[in-house]
Amino acid sequence: MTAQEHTVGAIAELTGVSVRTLHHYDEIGLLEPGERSPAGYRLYSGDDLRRLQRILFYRELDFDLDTIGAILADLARTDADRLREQRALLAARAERQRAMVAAIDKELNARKLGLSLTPQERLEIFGSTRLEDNAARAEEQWGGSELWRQRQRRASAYSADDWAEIRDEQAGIHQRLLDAMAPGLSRYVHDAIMANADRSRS
Amino acid sequence: MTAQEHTVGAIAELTGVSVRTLHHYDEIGLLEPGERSPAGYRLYSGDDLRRLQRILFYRELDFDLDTIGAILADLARTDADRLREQRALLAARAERQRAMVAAIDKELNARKLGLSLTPQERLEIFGSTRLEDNAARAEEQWGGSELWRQRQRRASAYSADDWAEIRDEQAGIHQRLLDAMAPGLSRYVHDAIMANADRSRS
DNA sequence: CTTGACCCTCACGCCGCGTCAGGCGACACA
DNA sequence: TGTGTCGCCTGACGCGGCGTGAGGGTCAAG
Repeated sequence: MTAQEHTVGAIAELTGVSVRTLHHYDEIGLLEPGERSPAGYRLYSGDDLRRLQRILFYRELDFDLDTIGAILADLARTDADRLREQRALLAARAERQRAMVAAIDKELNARKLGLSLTPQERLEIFGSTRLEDNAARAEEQWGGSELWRQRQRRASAYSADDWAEIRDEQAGIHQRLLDAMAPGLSRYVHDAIMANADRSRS
Repeated sequence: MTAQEHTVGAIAELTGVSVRTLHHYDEIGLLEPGERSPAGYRLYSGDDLRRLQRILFYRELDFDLDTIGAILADLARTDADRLREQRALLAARAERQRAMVAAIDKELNARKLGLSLTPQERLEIFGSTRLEDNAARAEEQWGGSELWRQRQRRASAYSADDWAEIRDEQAGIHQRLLDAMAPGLSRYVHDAIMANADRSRS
């Protein structure tokens, strides 16, 4: 007996994706059904289904479909390799979400104390990375500039002190941000930021 | 003295969003600058900036822009309500992912008992939790950044070919992954990993 | 032989911007 | 006073990952 074949609808129901999505994956060659019925119906094999599940896994991790295709096409990579990589990715995502939950908790807690977090603090919790990322963004835009080369020289010799310096620099950015929003406001926010920097440093 | 006004570029630099994004938010009425200069320049006030930060806060939590607009306009529902909702959502996701991690660990363990793993792989498994913890921490710092999302979600910046390149070099997969996510940071991550390894060894 | 559920292939629409293109405004320096 | 070099403006098109019809075949049950 041959392997079981399933129609789009069946696959859709099994996996929770839409029929349109399966059509789409077929169109872009990401998941082509092993067979077609005489009438042109897509018929997915068990292997196809397994492939779909791997696709969905990576999709959940926010990879774009092209990249997913590349990942799945990599024959060199063993199953164990893939599993370990998946584990790392998952763990990282879970950790990040845990951190966001924690941040929300912190905010809720603060509100309970009547000390509702300011937007500035929210930025610190959720967005400090974004600020640091300015540097990365800057690299793309100003990759050739003097300033950047200067930074890069520092970066190539990273020591703990260098990182502290960068962090302080970042705190400076925070300060400018605060000043922009309301000159002279909320010194305690600044303190909080510095305290956080200290904690990260240790 | 009047409240300070900032041009698009200033706001962009302060918050890390692109000028185009600010234009877009203006177009759709999500964030309209309080004023325009005689020449038509957008001038953002401190209030505008604060509104933008709230927008970014919710965007970080994956609300679509329409919804964010509604949230900001909704005076009745408190922020705390929404935060609690979002908290539940995030917690659920994180839980699901922890479960997946556990499942993968289980499978890896099974394989370890089998014969398929090389000595090096076994070493990786034993030492992996620490290492991946670091990767997770790194992603916690950088994962929320614009760049990350650009790389992960919006495809063209990081193509399938790039990925092929990465995967072709089998050593240091995690580091390369991180490098891909945030160029120039790998060194820091590497240092952190090595430092951690040293500590574990002693 | 009909009915209704399912399948097919176009093909346009949507979101959240990125990315030119073409042109004006502001300011520094000659 | 001209001349750069910025940064700002307004269109307008493009893209990824599909949703959502329209218009029409297919297949099993009644």
